[in-house]
Amino acid sequence: MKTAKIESLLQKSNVRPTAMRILVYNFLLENEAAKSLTDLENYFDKSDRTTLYRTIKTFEDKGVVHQIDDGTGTTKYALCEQGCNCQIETDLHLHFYCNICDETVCLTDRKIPNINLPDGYTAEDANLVIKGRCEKCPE
Amino acid sequence: MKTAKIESLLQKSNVRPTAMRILVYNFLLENEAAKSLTDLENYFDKSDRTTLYRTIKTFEDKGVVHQIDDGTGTTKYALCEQGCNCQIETDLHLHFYCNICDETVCLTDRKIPNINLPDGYTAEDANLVIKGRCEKCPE
DNA sequence: ATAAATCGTGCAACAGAAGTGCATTATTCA
DNA sequence: TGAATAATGCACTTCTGTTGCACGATTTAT
Repeated sequence: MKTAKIESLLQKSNVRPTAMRILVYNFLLENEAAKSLTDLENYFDKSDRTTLYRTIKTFEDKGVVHQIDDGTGTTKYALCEQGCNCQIETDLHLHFYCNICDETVCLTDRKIPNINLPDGYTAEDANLVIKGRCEKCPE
Repeated sequence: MKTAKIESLLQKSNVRPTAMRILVYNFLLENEAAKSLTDLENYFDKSDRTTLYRTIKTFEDKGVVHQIDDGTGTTKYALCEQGCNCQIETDLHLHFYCNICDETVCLTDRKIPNINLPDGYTAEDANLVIKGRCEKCPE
């Protein structure tokens, strides 16, 4: 994607498009799998950890990326779909973690099914992670 | 529950019932909510962190407790039901995290629904956490 | 019953991820 | 241009999880 395009996308989300932010956005865009802060740190080894940390925090606050807790212990991030509203419960898609290649992907078209909770319980949010073998890791 | 009863339960799981282990088991038994290592550490402030860590690891290896990743970033543990086999996919129940009281409970009778994955994906494990308001935290 | 082997416990130290404070640099706006 | 605001980089801290090693307790074999 062209830099100018990313710039305007960031601006639309009220994120000032600095050089670093455009690079990070592009990195997330080019990778199907969700990336952790450490992944970013390793890739952008010239940049500071804190900058990357705050970049991703800003993205998250402004709805550019969403957090993924895939059970590995390290939080990962993936770009939100255009028009996605990750806060809305009905938009909650599930995530798939591959035990073989250690990558996590969004299955944006698979929503978390409705769960019938016991009396007195109210659902506000949900997180579903399926672990197994992904399409890229044949047996 | 009587100490003798806990002793025999531990022995049945091939865990030698030391004083510490019986205390930890009892603590988990008396608390409906799942507990973290830090919770144990705070409660048993005379005991060492490592001992508690290894106690819970032993329990986990022997199928006495199961791990819960509730998305808070800290792993919690809860006693397995009698006869529960947490490894078996069909036995996977869901967990509920209360945003108000910050406690996590097993909803053992609610199983994770079957998910239809895209072609090429194989499920081996799953984790579903619902977040919201629990029965003890009325509005 | 005693010695050898094994297991449990406690201390110290480490690793990785996440987060904060502060100074410096860059950018925007009046 | 200059003041205000935002972004970046460095150092440091905290929290959770984990390992190595030594000592003490318990079990097992003789």
